[in-house]
Amino acid sequence: MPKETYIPFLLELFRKYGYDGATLSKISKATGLGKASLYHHFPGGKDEMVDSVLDYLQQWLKQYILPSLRQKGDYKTRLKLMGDRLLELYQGGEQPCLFAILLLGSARDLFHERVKDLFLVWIEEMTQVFLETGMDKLSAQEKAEDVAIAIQGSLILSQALNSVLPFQRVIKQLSI
Amino acid sequence: MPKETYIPFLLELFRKYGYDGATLSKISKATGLGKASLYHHFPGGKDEMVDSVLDYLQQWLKQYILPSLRQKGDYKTRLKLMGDRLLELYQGGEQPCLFAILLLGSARDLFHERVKDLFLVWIEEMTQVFLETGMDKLSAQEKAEDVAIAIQGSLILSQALNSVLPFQRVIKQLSI
DNA sequence: GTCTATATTAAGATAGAC
DNA sequence: GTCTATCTTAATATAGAC
Repeated sequence: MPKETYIPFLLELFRKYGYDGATLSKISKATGLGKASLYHHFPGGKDEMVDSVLDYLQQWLKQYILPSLRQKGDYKTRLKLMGDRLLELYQGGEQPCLFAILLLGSARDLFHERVKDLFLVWIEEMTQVFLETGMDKLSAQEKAEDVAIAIQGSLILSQALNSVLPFQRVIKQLSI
Repeated sequence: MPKETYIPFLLELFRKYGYDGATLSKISKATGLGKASLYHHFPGGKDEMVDSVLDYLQQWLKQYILPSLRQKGDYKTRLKLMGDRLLELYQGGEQPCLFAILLLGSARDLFHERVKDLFLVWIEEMTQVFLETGMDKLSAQEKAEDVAIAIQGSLILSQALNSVLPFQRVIKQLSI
């Protein structure tokens, strides 16, 4: 099977166990591939697996998240569309954010630059949305950061409380 | 030396590397203790080390964070006092939150219950503050959760962007 | 309370057949 | 593209002397 087949499994495992916790044994069991086969698809080992998952998420961002912010309509409508996409991505708040996992884990240094860039692209796009409402540049950027903060924070709180309510409330309030 | 001596080192290491990444070798080097000595102080190994750090943070919460919310003054004054404490705890936004690290790492199941309780106590205390402004119960609780969300989210964003500005801005806005 | 030395296990990774 | 078998390293953990 082509290696793209295994990306969703890898995403699930890294989300569930983190970089260190997602061992090759777990990955082998989850994908049904032996360790040697995993190295055939990902010669760079786990690092390359994470990189491939980040490729996938980057693609997701460009294909689903950013376009939702470029739709016709006022800014609340567009944020609502983005919220719908984020509800999918995080399965309603059940799943944590892989970016946060990588930022807070032992492999931080390996992936920090990529994660930072993904945040910057996302925030820049939201900044444009707020700029079009007539805000000045700084306010628009802070507003965009506030959205990112609320989403990341609510995902953490949803994990902490074992409840999707914090995340879902934040998503709802995007369009209020 | 009594084992309390080593708690700050452990906190620093778990924050920096996460549960898996903070290996006994690193802990040994950072504390200056041999591995066997670490097991003398913490017979339960790393799990007990984390538990001891959580004891320390729970103590910190009860001794510094919660009392700041019970001071005289309006709610903004009290939130500002809490913000000052959080600036210390997270070193102005340089340091990530150990609770988030544990929630997103491989040892999630081991420590989830304790972390959840700490969040609940903190949020409950903030809810009381907002209740005293005349809010209804639900609004006060959501306001309290929003503060927790903003703090957690801004710590993530500060890590992502390698800038303390998101965290510091959130702390400032507590009293606005 | 700290050490040296060691046991045990599991991790990441590779060789080479099919 | 997948496998079995194996290598190497590093992790957690313990025994027993000082």
